[in-house]
Amino acid sequence: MKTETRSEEFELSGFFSRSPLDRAGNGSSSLGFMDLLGVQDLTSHSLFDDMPPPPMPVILPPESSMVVNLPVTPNESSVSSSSTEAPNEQDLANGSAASDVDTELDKEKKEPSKGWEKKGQKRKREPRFAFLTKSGVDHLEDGYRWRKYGQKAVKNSPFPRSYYRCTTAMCGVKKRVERSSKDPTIVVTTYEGQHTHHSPVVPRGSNMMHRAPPTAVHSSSPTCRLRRLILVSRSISAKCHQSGIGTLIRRPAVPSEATGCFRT
DNA sequence: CGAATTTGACCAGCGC
DNA sequence: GCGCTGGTCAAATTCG
Repeated sequence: MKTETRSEEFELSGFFSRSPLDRAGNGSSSLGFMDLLGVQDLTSHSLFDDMPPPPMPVILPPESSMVVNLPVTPNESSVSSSSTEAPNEQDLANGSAASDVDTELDKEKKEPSKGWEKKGQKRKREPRFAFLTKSGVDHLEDGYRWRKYGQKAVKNSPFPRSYYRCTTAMCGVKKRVERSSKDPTIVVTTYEGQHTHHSPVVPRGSNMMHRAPPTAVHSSSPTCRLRRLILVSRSISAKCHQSGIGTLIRRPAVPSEATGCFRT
């Protein structure tokens, strides 16, 4: 039930913007994930300005991608400490949500966890963000180095889910990678946590040295960026939820396809 | 040879 | 209490 609820969220949010490159019908160039998410050319864009750690795959010819925040469902909150539960709209309005996030992040800094509290205590879960990418490869190169620590079969899906951890010391960021059972071309990458290092490392054997580091990464502290993104994305999600529609985010590159929502 | 991946076992939470 | 599931661990294996 937990899984079904979550995957349903993905389906509701499942819209894919078309990258300029894709619109041009060229899939051979190494257009990065950041390009797809609009981070590089959207440094002045309010929504993507504060994107969490920069996913920027360069391997594939990704056709499209989008980011959604994972709403904290009742199931989610049941396994999270109360301080990590999603704030309501009222909280967002009076700013208490920000302090909650701040508190949680500060706590994480003081006691970097393995994601689980000691025996007998509830597990602690950090805010998560899911990136939907239409891609031919499962593990999208995002500039960070990841170590795979597990793989599980996914219920109701022929595709396994892979678990990765950032290999940088003291950085407890994790991500899950799985394919949509309904559309195998869609890769769902869920990031959990916040990188404690600013500069993405260069993957071995890659030619990413020529890539300029994402502006957003260096523009403010990770904590600040995460908090702002949470507020923005949650607000959008909540508003769309209120009206019974899924979240839709499109790049503003094409004026006629500006940000909006779609009915599910 | 060190690092990364694979994979089965294990644990905790949840529903019944 | 039991079974199911998600998530993690760690030994074995593979890779560069």
